[in-house]
Amino acid sequence: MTKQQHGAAGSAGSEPPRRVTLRDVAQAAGVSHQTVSRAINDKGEIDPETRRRVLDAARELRYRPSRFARGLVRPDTITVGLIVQDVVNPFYPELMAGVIEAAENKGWQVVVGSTQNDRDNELALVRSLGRQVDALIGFLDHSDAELAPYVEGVPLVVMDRHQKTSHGVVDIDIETGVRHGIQHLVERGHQKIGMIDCLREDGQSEDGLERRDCFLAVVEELGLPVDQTWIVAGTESVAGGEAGFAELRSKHPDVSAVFAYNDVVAIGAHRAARRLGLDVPKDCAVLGFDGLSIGELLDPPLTTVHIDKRRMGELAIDQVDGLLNGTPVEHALLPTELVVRGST
Amino acid sequence: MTKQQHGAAGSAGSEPPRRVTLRDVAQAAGVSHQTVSRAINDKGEIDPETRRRVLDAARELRYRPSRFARGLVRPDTITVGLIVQDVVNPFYPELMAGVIEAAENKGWQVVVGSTQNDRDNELALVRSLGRQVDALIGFLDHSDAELAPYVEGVPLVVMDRHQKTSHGVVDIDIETGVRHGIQHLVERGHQKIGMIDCLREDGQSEDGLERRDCFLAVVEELGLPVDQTWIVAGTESVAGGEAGFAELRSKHPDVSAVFAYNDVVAIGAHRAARRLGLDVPKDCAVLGFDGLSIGELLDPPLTTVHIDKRRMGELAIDQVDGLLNGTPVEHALLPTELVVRGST
DNA sequence: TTGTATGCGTTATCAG
DNA sequence: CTGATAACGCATACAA
Repeated sequence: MTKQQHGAAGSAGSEPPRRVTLRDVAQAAGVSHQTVSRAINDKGEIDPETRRRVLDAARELRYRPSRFARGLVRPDTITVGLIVQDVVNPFYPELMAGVIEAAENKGWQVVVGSTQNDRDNELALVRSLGRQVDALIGFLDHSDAELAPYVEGVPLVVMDRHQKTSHGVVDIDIETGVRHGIQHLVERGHQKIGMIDCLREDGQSEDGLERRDCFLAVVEELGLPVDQTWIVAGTESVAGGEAGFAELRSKHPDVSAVFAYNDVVAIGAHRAARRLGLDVPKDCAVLGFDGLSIGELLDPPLTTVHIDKRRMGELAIDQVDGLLNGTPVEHALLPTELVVRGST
Repeated sequence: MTKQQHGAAGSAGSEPPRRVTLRDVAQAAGVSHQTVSRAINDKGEIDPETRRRVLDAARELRYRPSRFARGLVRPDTITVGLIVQDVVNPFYPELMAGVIEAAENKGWQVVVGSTQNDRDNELALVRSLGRQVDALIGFLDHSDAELAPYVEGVPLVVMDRHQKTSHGVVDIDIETGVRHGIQHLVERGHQKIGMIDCLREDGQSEDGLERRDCFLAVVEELGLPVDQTWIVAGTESVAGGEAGFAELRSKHPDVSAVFAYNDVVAIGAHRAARRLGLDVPKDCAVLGFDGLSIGELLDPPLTTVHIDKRRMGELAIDQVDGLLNGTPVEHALLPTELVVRGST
């Protein structure tokens, strides 16, 4: 048994293939490790000839600088974690684009995690991701209190969170959005408006700022007949929207407009309506929320309360920036805008 | 001017707020930094009382372990970079989901970068991201040779790359997909088939494996009248598809079916057709490529050559795994499947 | 149970 | 132009 494979590519040894370091390159090139550092980092003070020799040796040995060692000495690269519920939910890509772009502009990096709508997964992610980044941005389903043990001091920005929180916040002005949406329906002559809501696993809607609560508040505010205002709830998906619409319509055939929890659900409602042979919007209007661009693909295209998701991502990065610099940042509140297309 | 703010939160000092380290916590708790390490990492050998005291001090000082120092000592957390052209392009989210999920299953992390379809940006990203990760997965527009100076030895997996390459590869079996698609059109009685292609900034389609080349090859193979086979090209977008369809249709009003570069473009063609008052598929059939789920939203829904993008992401992680472990991995080839919906 | 010493791979400082 | 030497913050034997 040989004492040491002497660094060769010998795959026989049970030794974990130790990392190639500056010193290895130095030895190979017959210089000090410091000189190698100079060559690698393109510092001026070095003989071109030496430089070339070192670089050759480095390539030969397949040397790669350790990001850890580098980060330790020069902690400049900032990494922020982004936790979403489901990358495939069309709400998120645009938001991610905003986050990523804003981050890249600052020279930051973004690592993305997905909870898959699994609450336990969410907690695990907050902890594990949080340990590997300088700050966290998250669409989180847990309360501050529940989150606390997992946060471990990471600067955190919670998205779309209406409850009081000690973290950074980018909130959405849902209330105004809903008001404009419902007002619009009323102006179109609708009085009997139903809502297709989405179930939360733990329905702890403490404050009145969720879509559903806003809806009820606005309905009352506008003096609509509350006894003719119905709410059903399903999963947050196209299928959920379809089921919700069917349920609503079967219980209350005279409903003339539905407000959906969001565009994905609205798309389901839209399809269900068409499938039942209804004319949208004449027989039943459909109003969405989020302003997804895929809403335009429907026929008729979906009227919706639009959110600038890209902007939302930028604001999140702003919040992170504030948290990281100790600059006190106010919670951001994102406005909404009614986009009337064809479905109402 | 005070000499030193003595570490307090005083924001007046010009000193860069030095990081809180283990030793700071140790001092505050009156123990050695080693004991702090034990407490933080939940090692057994420690007095519960001491532990609590240390943890309190840590929280008090807002101590956060340095991921760099940790990574240096125990390099276990693997991070892979994922470079896409544009997060908002609906092709990518599903793929990202695959990559992220597969990565999370291994306890790996994924940092996402977006080139915004900018070739320079791509090169910059390959370099900067590459330096911060253990491996790179990328939808890249540059050739191996162009990439070489920027790769700097990072294990790289190129996606949807048909040319020979020294890197890991996840390729798509476009040829078979196109054949099945066109065959299907022929079976439906179409003879005059146009294609809406997409421009590449540098049109160096060296081999015959791009969609366009496959299309031409298949057309010839099936003995279709080549002089009645037309190709137009536009941008890779819905608008590009609309423009492409209009151009194609105006030049050759008798085209009875169009094959689009991908679903996004197909959606544009679909809309343009409807807008021109054409019946899809009777007056003109539309065939897409990619199998995006939003194709189902169209009316009639889009027939398309489907790619399992999630699977594609998993395969990419497999390739990375191989590269990282030195296991020689074969290039992966992803099959395609014709999904006939309503538009043909 | 706790403290001391050492090394991880790099960059920065300061001699030579 | 180049080479020692000292951090950076943490974890891990080893000694107490």
